[in-house]
Amino acid sequence: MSTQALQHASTGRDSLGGLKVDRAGEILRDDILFRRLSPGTQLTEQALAARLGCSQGTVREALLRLAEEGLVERRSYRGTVVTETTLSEATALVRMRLDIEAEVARRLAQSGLSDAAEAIDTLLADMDTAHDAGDLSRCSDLDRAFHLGLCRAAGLPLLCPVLGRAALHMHRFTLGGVEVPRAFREEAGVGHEHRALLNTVLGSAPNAAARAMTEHVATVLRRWAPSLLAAVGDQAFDAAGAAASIGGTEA
Amino acid sequence: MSTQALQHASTGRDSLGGLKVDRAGEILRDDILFRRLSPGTQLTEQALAARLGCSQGTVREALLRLAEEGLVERRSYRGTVVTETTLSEATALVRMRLDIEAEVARRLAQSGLSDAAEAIDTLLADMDTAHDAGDLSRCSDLDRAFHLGLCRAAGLPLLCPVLGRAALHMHRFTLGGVEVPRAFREEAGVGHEHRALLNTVLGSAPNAAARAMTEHVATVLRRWAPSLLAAVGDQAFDAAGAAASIGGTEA
DNA sequence: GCGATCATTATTATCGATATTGATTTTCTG
DNA sequence: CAGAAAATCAATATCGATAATAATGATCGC
Repeated sequence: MSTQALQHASTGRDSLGGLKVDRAGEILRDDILFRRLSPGTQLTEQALAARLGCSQGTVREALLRLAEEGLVERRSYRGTVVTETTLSEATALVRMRLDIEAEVARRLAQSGLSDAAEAIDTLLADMDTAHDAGDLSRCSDLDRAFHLGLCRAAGLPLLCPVLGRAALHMHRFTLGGVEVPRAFREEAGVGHEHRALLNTVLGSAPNAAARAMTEHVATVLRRWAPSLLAAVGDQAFDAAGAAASIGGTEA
Repeated sequence: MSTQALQHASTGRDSLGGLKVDRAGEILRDDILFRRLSPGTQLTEQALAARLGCSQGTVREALLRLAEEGLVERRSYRGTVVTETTLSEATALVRMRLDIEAEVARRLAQSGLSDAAEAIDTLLADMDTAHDAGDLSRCSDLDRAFHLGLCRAAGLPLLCPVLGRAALHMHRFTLGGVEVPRAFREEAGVGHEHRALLNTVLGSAPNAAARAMTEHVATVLRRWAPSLLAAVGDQAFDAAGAAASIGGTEA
């Protein structure tokens, strides 16, 4: 587990807003994603508070959020445990993600980024920085933020929570897995790759954009978690690339 | 707004587990669903604490949860406001719900309720009780619990958060609306209606089951929020009833 | 010896007080 | 009088201590 303590606000690496509870949540989320805390581990609020250098209540709030994300399970008066991940759950989430991302791509192909362009650019720049610094954890954060940003820009804010959850658990599977050597993993998922994806999506017809997006997901999985890619199955990618299925037509 | 205070645990109407934070959350959720707290209302933790008879921290946790559900928006250091609802958002959520519920029905038609049958029965019985007692709020809770239970029983636990959110906001629209006189509303959504639905779903072929389910949603909307039904559009119901679109094949 | 009942323990859940923050208003200074 | 700096204010965010809870182990009557 990471052993850093929470400085008092303002100096935390990310979350420049500097709420202790956010920073605590990030550290714990990271520990779970990278399997420094493995499924089944018992967490006690007091112990975490001591480790993170904050009070029990702050830890508590962070755990509450992690529970909503599905990374831990809280049992009243009896502690918190890190949830298990199963291949079949991850598979289902990836399929859901494909459906959503395909629809996002289709919409972006038609209406463009509009006023989200600048924010997305910033994200991509940060991604380059994080990659240069070898900060895989931050790359993961930014990757999720990127895809969520696209989803919002595509006028599907209501799907963001779903997409976020899917992406989070997919990262949990890929980052925590042991299928791919660490050094190689650090080469992946960088800014320029996402920039290329974005250009393709914005410059193609809707269905071509959808295919580019699903191909992006496939590429990532092929590189980081081949077994998950196999479990998802090719036909899920094809289906998602083919026709609209989600939520109709409005913003 | 409801003015009840939190007794100390154990005596709360529902949530027999009796955590104050749960009870506080229920009261606030109810106030928002029934529009006793209208969109845009500013909430302050201290004031709510005084009203609910608990401490600021407890209110805080409850608000945190409501924020995850999308009923309020929290702004760091600057208070919490009740979110706005728009017809277009509700429309999108209903469409999403139709897709999910149709898939749930299809699966239940094939594999049955398995071991969830007993729990579902209990829910339906509670629904009758609540209806006889004229407790519309509890009927709403139980209705959501029923549909979530089916979703889980159908082997789609990962869609539960999505479905829950969709159902919640749909209830917000119907319960808070003024399209239908109160007395009439209280006649709706009762246990025997859900029992009939369940029997039809379990005793039909997959696609017929899906149509029965979407028709159920349509009926509810027709009765409680005709304008929302119109905004969703018939073709969304037909499409959801037609072919599987969600998440593939696994549990 | 044996089951029921009562302490013990580990942990969460709640509280009341204090620190921090962002916005607003006031005060100073040129 | 305008504009910056300082004081104030209304809120959240955090803390440390205490109460409530569920599980476990000890005790007692028989």
